[in-house]
Parts: sequence; C-alpha cells; structure tokens
Amino acid sequence: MTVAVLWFRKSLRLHDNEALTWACSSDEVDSILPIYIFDEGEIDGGGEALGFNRIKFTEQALKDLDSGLRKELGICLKIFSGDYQEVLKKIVTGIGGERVCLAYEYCSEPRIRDAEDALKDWFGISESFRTISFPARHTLLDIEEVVGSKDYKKPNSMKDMERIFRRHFDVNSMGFYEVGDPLPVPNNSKPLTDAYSSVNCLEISDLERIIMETYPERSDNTQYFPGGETEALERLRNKVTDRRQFVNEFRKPNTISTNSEDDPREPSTTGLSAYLSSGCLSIRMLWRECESSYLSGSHTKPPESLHGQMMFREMFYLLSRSVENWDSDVGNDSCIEVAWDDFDREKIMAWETGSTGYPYIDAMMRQLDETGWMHHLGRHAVSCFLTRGQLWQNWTHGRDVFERKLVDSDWALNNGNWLWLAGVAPFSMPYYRIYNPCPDSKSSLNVETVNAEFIRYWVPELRSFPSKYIFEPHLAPISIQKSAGCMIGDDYPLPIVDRKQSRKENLIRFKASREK
DNA sequence: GGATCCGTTGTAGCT
DNA sequence: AAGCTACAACGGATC
Repeated sequence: MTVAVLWFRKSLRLHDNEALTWACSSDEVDSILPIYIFDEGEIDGGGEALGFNRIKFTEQALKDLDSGLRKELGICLKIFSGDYQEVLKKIVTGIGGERVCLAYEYCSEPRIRDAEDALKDWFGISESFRTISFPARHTLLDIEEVVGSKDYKKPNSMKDMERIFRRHFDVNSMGFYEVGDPLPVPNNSKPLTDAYSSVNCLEISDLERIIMETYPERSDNTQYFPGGETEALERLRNKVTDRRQFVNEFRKPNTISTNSEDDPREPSTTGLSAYLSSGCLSIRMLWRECESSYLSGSHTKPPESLHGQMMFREMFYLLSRSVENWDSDVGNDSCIEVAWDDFDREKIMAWETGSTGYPYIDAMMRQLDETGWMHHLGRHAVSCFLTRGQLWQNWTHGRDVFERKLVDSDWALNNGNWLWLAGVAPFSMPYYRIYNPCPDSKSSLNVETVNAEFIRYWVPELRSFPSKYIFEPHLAPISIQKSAGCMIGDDYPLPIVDRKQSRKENLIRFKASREK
C-alpha cells in the first residue's frame, strides 16, 4: 500500500493542480492524505503574526478546500501548525508500515525552495519513503527554466518580457501565447488514509477560535474578500468572463477612477489578486479567460491590458529568482543605496494608521487596514509618500506593513513593487516623478469627484468637507472647518510634513544618493 | 562609438 | 476645462 501525502502550499485549489491530479490518477497511489501546514508563529505569534485579513482569508480558503475535497473527491484536508519538518516527520513516521510518497508543490519563492532543500536530507529516514514534486504553477513561465537558460538576461521592461514570452511559448494563429490549458478538477476513487491519527491536527473551528482570540477587535468577522476557490471562481466569472467590454478595454492607469460599484470597498479592477497569491485561482485560467474575451473583438495590449499586468507579474517572479537579496536594501544589486532617515516611529505609525493629515493617503491606508486591499496606483501613492516623496523612510518598513496586511501579499511582487516605487531599482520609474498626495482636479490622475467620495467613506471625520478642501483640509478657512464639524488639528491631524517642501528636499537628497 | 530613444501609468502652473 | 510646457535629467538599448 502506498500513501500519497499531498502537501498543499501555493495552490489552495482543485482546478489546475498538478500534484492533486497525479495523486488521484497514479496507479502507484492507494490512498491519499491532503495536508496543509501553518508555519510556526503564523497563527499564534501574537502581534507579529499575519494580519487579520490575511489569516482569515487563509482560514476560509482552507475551509473551502476541505469542502471541495470532500464533495468532489471524497477525501478531506488535515491542517497542522508548527515547524514543517517536525510536522512532516511525525506524519510520515506515523503512517509507519506503509510506503509513503510525499507529493509537494514546487515554487521559486525562497521559503518554498528552502523547505525543498531541507527535504533532501530526509532520504535516509526510511526505505519506504520518497518524495515527488510538481510545479505549483503559480506563474505562467517556468521560472527555474527561464532563469536557468543560457541567454537569460534580467528583464527590465515589457519589451524584455515580450521577448521572453516569445522564446518560451508558441504563438497561436490568433497571435496569443500558448501558455497551456489549466487542468480540470480530477476524478478520484482513492480513500483518505486513516494512518495520520498519531499527530494532532487543527480543526477549522480551532483556527476560527485562534483568530478570534488574536484579533478580538475584529470579532464581527467583517471581511471584504472571502477566501477560497469557490469565491475565486465566482469572482472570475463576475469580473472577467461576464464582462467582455471591461476586459477588452482594460487600461490599468485609468482604472482608479472608474469604480462603477456603489461599495467603495469594491476594486475598480478585477479584485482577483488575493485569489492568485493564495493559489485559489490558477493564473493560466485567468490568462485564458482574458484571451477568450480578446477573441471577441478589439482589445488593449500590454503593458496596460490585463495580459500585460500578468506579464509584469511574471517579470517580478523572474527577478525575484535572479536578483540576490531581492527583499533587502543591502547586498541587492537591483537596489541603490539611499541615505534614508533612521526609523521614525512616529512617522511610520502615522502612515500605517492613516493619520498623516493627508486625507487621500490616510483613506487608502485605512482601506488597507480594513479590507486588506488597495488599488495599485494607491499603493504607488502611499509608498512614494513614505519613501522618496515625503517621509524619507526606508522602503523596507513599508514593505513589512504591506506584507502583514495585504490580503494579496506575495513575496516576489511586494518587494518588486517597493523597489520600483522607492525608485531604487534599475526598472524603477524615474526618481523625479513624485506622486502628489493631494490629487485634485489639476492632477493627471484627474479623479477629483471619485476621490472625494472615497475620502469621505474612509475618513468620515471629513465627511462634510467641501470637495474643494477635502484633499488639504488644513487649508480650509476656520469657518468652513466649523460648519463641516471637523477642526483640523483636533478632529483630524494637521499634515505630518509640508508636502511641497519635503518633496523638494527629498528630490535633492535622492539625487545625491544616486550620484554616490 | 556618439547620438538618440525609451521607460506600465508625474507635477505644477499657465492659458 | 483640457491641453500645453517646463521641470529634472537616469542609464541601458538601439541605431
């Protein structure tokens, strides 16, 4: 008898899942044990643990995965927490007399790779133990293959990405890259093994309780993005499959002001990022859905199109695998050294909690805290504000906040975007392009009305301010502040810095850092 | 080999 | 009110 221990890591889904498909169809496998392991400290590490939205999302994704496995395949998910090596060893040795095959998902992300390296030490533990790995298909490209190819050069632009895609994918008759078909949900007739019983596992109800205890202030469990494959597929249908015009006309830079929904929490984009980062949705499936839409008529092209957005995602994955110290500002040759100010707790806290005195920035940081999501251009604005724009703080501090709070948090992408926005990488935007934290009607974003409403929702103190003053309420005459029922300095903070002056000074400092 | 072009999506001030 | 211009000006690719 061979037991396949199926380790879910980056693909919390039944569709397009190679490891699952193998376990269900291989003749060598007699029974299956699907498992998920929380890293030590992830769920019970106190204040440094994952933020509420992230952990809640994961809990729901696991719950949905479990019910999908039960319904479709007649097996269920076992959840563990702790040092993954210890947990795996216990499971494998617990299964005992049987032959065990650990089937795991491979992905270029370091914490996943490190785990694989550690597994290699295991080969002695038992005659009857072996491992088999499958690509997690977290990306369209095979990152290892591309980075390892002879003529690989680190991509810096969409042109480079087009080159790489042309090299690694065939182009079909309609001019689309052949990225491959997503695998269907497999059939299964194999039972769940019952030999894991010697190891304590967590029930979903345990997770729910731990989350409640860690985040008592969120005990109402309000959460805008529910986790799980079911949600992912439904959102895919509602936001992509059924909205051809939206998909075909998609231009990323325009999306921030095109929110047609009444709910200010609903993204004007697809809102699928969290489902991609958790693997609830396969990137190939999304790519193909967009392609189907493109086949119906004229459509936008990279970089602004949805396909273009996905190609940038691939670019950051390639870079994250080929740049040393990708997540650091030290020893990272894609990061110039900038003489940032020392960690300033007051500034960082004002930024993180949405009390900088700049309503547009504060609104977005409060949205991040509550929903775990923020529009991409909003991320630009707040990261620019924290770093080279106004506060002159090291980008890694902001990266850490995003890492903890973003429901779509993804190591390669989060670091890549901060490197980009802080202006420190070769693929960055020009450093002298500093976003205006007060994008009123004169701004090229030109989103006055939408942003004013957005601010009123997230910064309710300013609800009654006229749009004319809502971006810089401290400039409003006292009489206006009085009639709006919000005195700046008491009911809402004064600006933490003079935005124009700090912009000017920081531009000079940044230039000096570059020249060094 | 020097000139030119280009880079996912800027800002401020003027008309 | 949309559109223009000046701003500041890097570095790698391409011609």
